[in-house]
Amino acid sequence: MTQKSKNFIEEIIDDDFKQNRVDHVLTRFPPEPNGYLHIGHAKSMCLNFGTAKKYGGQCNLRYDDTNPIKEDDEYIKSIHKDVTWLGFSPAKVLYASDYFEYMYGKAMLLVEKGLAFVCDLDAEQQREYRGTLTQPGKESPYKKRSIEKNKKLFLEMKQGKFKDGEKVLRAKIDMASANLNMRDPIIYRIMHTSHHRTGSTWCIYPMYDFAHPLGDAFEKITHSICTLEFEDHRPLYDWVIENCECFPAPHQYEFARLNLTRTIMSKRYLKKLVEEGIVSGWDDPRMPTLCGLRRRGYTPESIRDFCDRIGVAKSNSEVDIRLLEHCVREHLNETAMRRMSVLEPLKVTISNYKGSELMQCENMPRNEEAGLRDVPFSSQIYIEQSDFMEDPPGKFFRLAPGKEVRLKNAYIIKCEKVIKDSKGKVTELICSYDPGSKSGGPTAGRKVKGTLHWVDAQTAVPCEVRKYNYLLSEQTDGDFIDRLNPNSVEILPDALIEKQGKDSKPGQKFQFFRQGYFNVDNDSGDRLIFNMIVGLKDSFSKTLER
RNA sequence: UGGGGUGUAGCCAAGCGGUAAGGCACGGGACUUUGACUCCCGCAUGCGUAGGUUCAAAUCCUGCCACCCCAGCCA
Repeated sequence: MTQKSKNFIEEIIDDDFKQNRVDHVLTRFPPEPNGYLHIGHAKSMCLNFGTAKKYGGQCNLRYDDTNPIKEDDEYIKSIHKDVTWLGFSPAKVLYASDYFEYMYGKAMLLVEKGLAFVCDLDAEQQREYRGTLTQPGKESPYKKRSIEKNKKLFLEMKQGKFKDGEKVLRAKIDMASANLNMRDPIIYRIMHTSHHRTGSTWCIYPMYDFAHPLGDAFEKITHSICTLEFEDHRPLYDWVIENCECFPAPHQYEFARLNLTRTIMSKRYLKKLVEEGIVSGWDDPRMPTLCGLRRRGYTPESIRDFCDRIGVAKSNSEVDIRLLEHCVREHLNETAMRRMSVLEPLKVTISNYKGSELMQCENMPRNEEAGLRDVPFSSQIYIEQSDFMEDPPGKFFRLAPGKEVRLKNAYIIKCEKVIKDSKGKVTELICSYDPGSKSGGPTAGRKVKGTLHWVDAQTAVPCEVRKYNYLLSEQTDGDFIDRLNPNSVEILPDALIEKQGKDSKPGQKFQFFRQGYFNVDNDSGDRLIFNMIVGLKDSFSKTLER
């Protein structure tokens, strides 16, 4: 079989080994703890953890907590849980805030080398002095301050002698650079804000562009992989590494972030959905967050497989969400136990059947080791309302007056009579069965056009099914709240599952015939709650449309 | 009209001078105690575009076009 081709990051690493630039691989996954991880982060994790593992190296989990006003412990807990759930083990769990002292020292080194200065310009002035995309910026009048003066002022910044915004520390690079990031970027700002880990120890905090390369250097990261929008920052990354005298130098590589069709991926919007109560929380099953997908029934394996299949490149792209859905279906099809359930019950009485018996059903087709289970059967059963039509179109393979159909793992039945209520709604079917048509029986070989799933009325267990057709959708250009698909949640409180389902444990996966794959969410007494993952393709409805 | 990136099928994506991998989606067929699953078959004379170099170009060169990112004391 042809081996999966290498992505461009792997080719870079191969080359690094070949040229003796590295003798091992150490990467890092650096989320800012200001929100929950989503499927886009999964791609980053698969890349960072996955690449390191391929080369026998390791990957650190580093919380990029350099801006205390946006960050919170709640997020750190959730991130740790999600990373673990996805199946990754960080070599170390670290915090950018652990390096504040180190970073301060490096900043002071820049000051002493005459490569950084304290600037008194306020935010608005900074913007004016920065210039525009087409025009160079102007030098700050404070750029000429002496090294001694800068050392004193930077120390005083640290000591809390100034108010927020009063002063910043800037790198001396080039105000005329075509790359705006190089126009004497701010590397430290004053924030009299309590940090979730360092408390009030610091009132100055490093900017991302300064903190990130130093964090990488401190951890001796070999390959620092980030998303495309940081390409313009790479020259600054390298400038910091060189001028702060960090060896060996880490290097930054960029890849395209994940976009999914019909899916909101912006952390800002996801946060708004949660805060405004439009969804029940970060783990609402409609959310593209990892905890949302988890609740929805996705398996870690399927998400990792998805990330593997979409590849890693530098072109902006939008992956069809159906590929993600394909990945869960494929994994669940291999691992899920088979059960029968009826979402919208229609009672069927088999008039000539007496007593009851146990039907032998496979737990997992194509997996002999999974064995068999016994399913109760009697004269009273339920089938799906949609599996009966009084006046069916030509290609309807299911039950209709006078027609025969096979009950999965049981007998062939024939619809003899239809009972309706006063409004004309079908409430019950009276059927007859063929006693020899059970598996092994004399007429078992008879071919009938349809096979239906069913549950025994006496023993069936009620369950609640939550059906999620779509993630938060992004198909209109109106206000983002309108992008919620109104049909995305369906509660079906009448649903019934065959008795054996009662032994289900949270996290256990099932495939229910024709209805889709389910994951047991929690088990509250007799009432089981399932999350439906992805509906099976129902070509029946397509047939009717033609 | 500055700089940095990217253009291969409906959607991803390999390809690195020798004649367009693979997956998803889609279409057709076989099988089936579900129409699912599984299994077959089909799906770019074409690689943003126009030229050039070459026996040979998606791959090299030149021009043009389109889209994305950058003017936070966010990351």
